[in-house]
Amino acid sequence: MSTLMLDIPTRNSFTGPEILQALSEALPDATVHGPVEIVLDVETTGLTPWAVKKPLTNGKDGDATPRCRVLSLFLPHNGFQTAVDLDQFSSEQKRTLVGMLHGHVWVGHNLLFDYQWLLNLHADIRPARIVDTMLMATAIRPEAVYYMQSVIVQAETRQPSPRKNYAEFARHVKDKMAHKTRSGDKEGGALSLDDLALWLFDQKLDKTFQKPQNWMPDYLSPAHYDYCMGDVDIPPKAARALLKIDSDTDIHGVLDALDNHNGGKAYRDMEEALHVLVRMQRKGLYWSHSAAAELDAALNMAAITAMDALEQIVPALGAFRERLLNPKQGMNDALKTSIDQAIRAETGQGLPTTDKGNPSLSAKDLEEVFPDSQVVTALQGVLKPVSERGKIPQYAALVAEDGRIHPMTGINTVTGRTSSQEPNLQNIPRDPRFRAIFAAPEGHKIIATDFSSIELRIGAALGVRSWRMLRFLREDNQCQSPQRQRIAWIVQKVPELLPWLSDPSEPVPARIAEANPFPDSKSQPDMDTWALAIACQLCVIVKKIHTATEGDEAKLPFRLAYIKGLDPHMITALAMESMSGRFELGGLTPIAYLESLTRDAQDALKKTLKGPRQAAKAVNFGLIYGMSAESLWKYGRQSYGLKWTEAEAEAAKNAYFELFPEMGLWHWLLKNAFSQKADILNPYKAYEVQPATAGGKLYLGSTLSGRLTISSKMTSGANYQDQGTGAEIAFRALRALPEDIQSYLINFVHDELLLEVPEARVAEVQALVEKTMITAADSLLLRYGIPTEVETSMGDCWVH
DNA sequence: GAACCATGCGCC
DNA sequence: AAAGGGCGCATGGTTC
Repeated sequence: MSTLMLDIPTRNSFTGPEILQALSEALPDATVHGPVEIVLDVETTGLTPWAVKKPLTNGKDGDATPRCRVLSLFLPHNGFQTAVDLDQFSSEQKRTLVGMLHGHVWVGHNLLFDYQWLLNLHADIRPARIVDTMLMATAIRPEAVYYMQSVIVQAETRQPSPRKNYAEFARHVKDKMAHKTRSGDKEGGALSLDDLALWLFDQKLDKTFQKPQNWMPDYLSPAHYDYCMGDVDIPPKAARALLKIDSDTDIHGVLDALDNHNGGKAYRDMEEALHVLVRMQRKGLYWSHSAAAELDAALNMAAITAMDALEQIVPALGAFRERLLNPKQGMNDALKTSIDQAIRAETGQGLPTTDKGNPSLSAKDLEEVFPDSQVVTALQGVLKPVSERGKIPQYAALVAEDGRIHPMTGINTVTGRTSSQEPNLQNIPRDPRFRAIFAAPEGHKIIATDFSSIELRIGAALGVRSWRMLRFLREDNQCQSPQRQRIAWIVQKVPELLPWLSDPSEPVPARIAEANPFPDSKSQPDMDTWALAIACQLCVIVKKIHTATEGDEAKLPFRLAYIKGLDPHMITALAMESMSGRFELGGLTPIAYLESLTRDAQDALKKTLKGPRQAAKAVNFGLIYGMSAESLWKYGRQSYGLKWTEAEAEAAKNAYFELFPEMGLWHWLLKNAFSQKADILNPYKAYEVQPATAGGKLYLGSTLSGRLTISSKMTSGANYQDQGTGAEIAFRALRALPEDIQSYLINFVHDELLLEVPEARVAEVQALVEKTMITAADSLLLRYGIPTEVETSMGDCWVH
């Protein structure tokens, strides 16, 4: 950059308050003339307006005060565009500027980010609609990342890609699939604008001034300006491309296409939820310094006591006393070596290893391998309180001047769920002393209402839906549905399958019944054997369902359990216990048995079968997404403290699918009817291509609102449908709350709403929140006969 | 010093 | 060969 450019005014420069007049002419008042399309983007000095992160001392000068430095605007309807340096504006001028955006249609990528900053300059604005290309990619084009993978496979196995930016493109996609995280921005999750530009337009975005420090200096150069204006046309172009509509479609056409898309309902829920989430962030969550200090002292005391005990057992670790007690310090190699030696001396056995072959010191691994080790127990006694204690200052550092914490909660995951940043308030330890730090100010209470085991209920609904889908496949006489075409080869090789499916009360045809449902793939079975095996799996499942329901959908067991208001964990526990011969059901099914008991007797049984019920929880939560028996065994040990054998875990898995055969049907359909061959990256080795010819496969599905889901792993494929539906239900609840109740929201944890409510309104608000949440869930689950329950806890602090 | 990787752990 | 999912964020260690 030459100094000449500094002296000569150019068109490539930021505008100041003088732009207000021209802008008011270019941008009609929405309330008078109706909304127009505004493409917007902000450049800021931090993640949120409440950012208190220390600026990096990299020699760059400038003011690190968290602020919105630049607002870039582009009006496609008349071509007006500019980038505004907000440092030249007074607060009042900023307010005027931002106020002009009110009531229009905002277009951009990840607009929640921009929205929070604009709201900070003018708290009363609200766009008429939000066309967010990040949400659109999630809601209507989930196949995008797999389409990108097919480009890579094509280029690496058949012919080089003609794409100019192929190398950049391939690296992006591979990193994303490897879930690599770079400090700062994440590679996983929803698609970035970079991803979209590379995919849709083979265009590499300029990242020169991406970082917050670039927006701190007094002087912003023409290069800064070019950076701002360079990509301003990408979101509007991408919005049309994602919808596969003409690039010159006007904004009304865009909204129409979006609303009529099969992911349109989910998109609307997300869009409306953004308004609520961004205002929730503004309100923030109150932080009690006294409760924090109390917990800090208690944990410190516990840590010191535990350290004394540890030193008694392993004197050598005394050398690390300071490090072990310091939350700011983790384990270094020297400490790891000493711990290894101590455990080796005690047990004669070395440490377990991590995936990469390094010695593992994770609590779970150590408890798994050395269940009786005193050294391990004493060590964890120190590590746990110290690590918990270390979290306190991390949150405290983010308390803003108003005494509250303002994390950004955005919808930016592949499943359509939210995530929370700076700080993440969705992973606060459940220790009541920790939750107590998040308190209600004088005269208020905190209401926490959550859906009871909503993922399981959605699973039950997905089971019912699968049963209906099977009927549809069976009766698709023209054989035209894509699902039917995908299993046509089975139907052709096993012609007796379809006739039997239409009357499962008959015995399964002998050839199918006698087939091996799980042939050893090492023996390289031929296609006929595979077809017979898969048909056999289906017949076994359908037979179980028919036995349980006698053709009556309302008797599908998972659904029946919820209709009767029974505890699904107890049912699974009873099934497991009875299958192992430890419990006698007197010839009844677990559901019928439990139902035959009075409520009191059910509660008593819950106490008697406390252990099995714990195990059943692991089974219920683990198996809906296709966990293997071996993993279930480990999961049960590690997460529920189960002392069971691998064989028992396998038996539990069998009992589960015996009990809820519709869940097996869901998985069968996903594997066989809703999967298709595809050129992808190996989901277990992201840097390796896996063409369709080498087993590459995609698993398709949809959430209960009709939003398409896709994954290259069957397990994720199941999860996306369930977790994605959960997110949609929660968003519906958020958007349906009356505005005054929305303004009480202080946190959102996937299936839990937290509200800070004036004491006088507590009962009224609780009833309303509960009713709204149930209505939201009913809107997606009642079609499948699944009722919903919510639970509220309330107190002077976050109680849950 | 920044970026990257590996590891570990909190929550739903 | 491996096979519940989804997140954010800390420290330690290495490399550029």
